[in-house]
Amino acid sequence: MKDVAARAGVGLKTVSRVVNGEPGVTPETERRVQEAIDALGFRRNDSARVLRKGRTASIGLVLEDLADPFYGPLSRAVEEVARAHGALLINGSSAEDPEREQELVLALCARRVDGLVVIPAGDDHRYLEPELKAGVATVFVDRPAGHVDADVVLSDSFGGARDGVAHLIAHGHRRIGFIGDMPRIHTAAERLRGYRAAMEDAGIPVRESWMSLGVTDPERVRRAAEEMLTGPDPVTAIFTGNNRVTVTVIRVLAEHPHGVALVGFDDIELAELLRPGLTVVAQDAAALGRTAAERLFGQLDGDLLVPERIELPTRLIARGSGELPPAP
Amino acid sequence: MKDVAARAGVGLKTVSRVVNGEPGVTPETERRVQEAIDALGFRRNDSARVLRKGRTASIGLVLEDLADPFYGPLSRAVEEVARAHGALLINGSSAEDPEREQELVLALCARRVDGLVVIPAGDDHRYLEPELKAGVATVFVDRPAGHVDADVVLSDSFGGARDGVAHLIAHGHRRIGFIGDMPRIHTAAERLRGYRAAMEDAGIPVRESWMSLGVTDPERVRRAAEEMLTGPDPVTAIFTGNNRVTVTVIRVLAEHPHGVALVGFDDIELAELLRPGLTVVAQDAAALGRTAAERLFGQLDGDLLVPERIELPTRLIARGSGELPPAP
DNA sequence: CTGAAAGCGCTAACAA
DNA sequence: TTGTTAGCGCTTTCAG
Repeated sequence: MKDVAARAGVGLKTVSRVVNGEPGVTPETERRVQEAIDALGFRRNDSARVLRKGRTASIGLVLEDLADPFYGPLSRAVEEVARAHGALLINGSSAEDPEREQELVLALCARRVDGLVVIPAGDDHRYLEPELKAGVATVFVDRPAGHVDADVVLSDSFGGARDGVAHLIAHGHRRIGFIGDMPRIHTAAERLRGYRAAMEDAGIPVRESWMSLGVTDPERVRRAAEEMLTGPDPVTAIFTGNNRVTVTVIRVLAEHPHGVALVGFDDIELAELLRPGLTVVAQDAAALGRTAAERLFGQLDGDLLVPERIELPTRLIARGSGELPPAP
Repeated sequence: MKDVAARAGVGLKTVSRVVNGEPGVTPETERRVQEAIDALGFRRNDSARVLRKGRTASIGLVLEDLADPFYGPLSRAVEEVARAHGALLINGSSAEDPEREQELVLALCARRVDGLVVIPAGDDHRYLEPELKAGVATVFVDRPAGHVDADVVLSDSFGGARDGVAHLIAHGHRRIGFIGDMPRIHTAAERLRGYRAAMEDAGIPVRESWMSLGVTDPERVRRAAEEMLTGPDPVTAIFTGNNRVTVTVIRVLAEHPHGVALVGFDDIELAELLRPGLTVVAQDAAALGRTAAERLFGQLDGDLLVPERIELPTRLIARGSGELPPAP
């Protein structure tokens, strides 16, 4: 910038004015400055600008895994809102590791992002307190924060799971299995609670062997499904707790001789073309991201100062697999 | 930091040393400084650090759409490599709009990212020349850059498409349709070229009505597929140019009475459970991202100074839809 | 309308 | 081992 000023034969501030489109510069002067800018290939250094102005016009998004088809659309939705507010998006995957989550969040804070959208991996976010006090806008999505008072945007995991399981019960099932993610994950616990509630509402006692929570890698899920299908009191239907689990269970059921009913949490592309079509409890990942990001910028604009908990509804989509009658 | 120094009763530089884990500080002093840091909830301002050091330890990734299942894994792979090098990832979606791509890239440069991974939307990247000269490491992925000399990492679109179409020909098809993305997109053009090459190798003259290039929104693709299937000289097989097109064509074929063969570029989750299973030419999105990111950090480390063009192989996976015989 | 000077928070270079 | 000084590139303030 100094070089530009020298070359154009003007003061530093004048260049700054031109670069930022501020008023108060003669067209003639502006032309000279612009010429120097082009000649020198100058581009403003935003780091310096940030240092001076305080705001970085960037927000951070910490999620579990960018490669998961659930988070892609969520991330894109956050990005679109950020873009509308002139901000860039920095994102990182926690890989469901609380330490890595904290590391990422703090790295983002060190860069002075204006705000943070976090899908928590851990369940204690007191490490964020200094940042919150320092004014970093923060919204938690998909799962609530632990031990801090902040905005949260969730899907109705409990209600969704309850409806899904009730749907299976309505189609005659009584021996229904539940396979979900690790119990420390809020959504997994809530969905299990929904399962229990639906069973209880129908007066069906639940067997321990019908429930399986744990990591969602294919081997574990496959084993869990097979045990439910072949053990004593074999299930005639399965409710799966998220898209990763659902995909694996679909594969297991494809190899299984009897028509086992299935309802999955989260929608899956091409679900309608499977045989049978996959019945799901769908949540709107994009809406989750959009809502969270809008709250975030609300905070930044000075409105929305009281932390709120927003719960988005889920939608049951019947496509066949959830309407299969119990096998004899 | 000044405050911390004051509170700990030490000089500024000593605090800097503690914060950065530099040697040359008495344990006792370090303890006092650490105490002050905790008490004040201090955290280093990386913007200032960047301003001083020149490097931001962040890289930018510009892609088409983070919500596309092809780009999620690619993005995650770039992130992992960045993480291994202690860098954060800023990413943005160009929505296949060259202007938006440029806008994003320049915004990233203004923030002085150390490097850039770009999946080009436009075909002229001369706007990047000043940045390249200024030392911003850059790697293009999935499509080559226009009019600038830089690293490129690609899949073998031409060879993959040629193999896929040859596969259909080997199964007896002669009237084969091609539906792809806009012709200005390099991968789309290359895949069309592969299609033509396979047809020519087999001595099959190609009809104009068998080829359709354009936006990949479902309506356009659906119309294109239906025209090929019902027009004069109806096709008995279709080759689709990317995952978005494939998904729509699968839906169209599901409604179609005759068994039309299909081979798609890009793999799709659960493709093996469709009826028939989907035959694809798979490319490895994660490998694409990983390779690109590794080249990027190679540039930053001072090796790998000569721009190179790396082409990754594709793999044909036969699952049924591509082995269907021509309908009578 | 324009410019000089101060300073954002940090680190490099040097001095004590 | 520790502290002082200068300055990264920009914006703010205030004077011309």
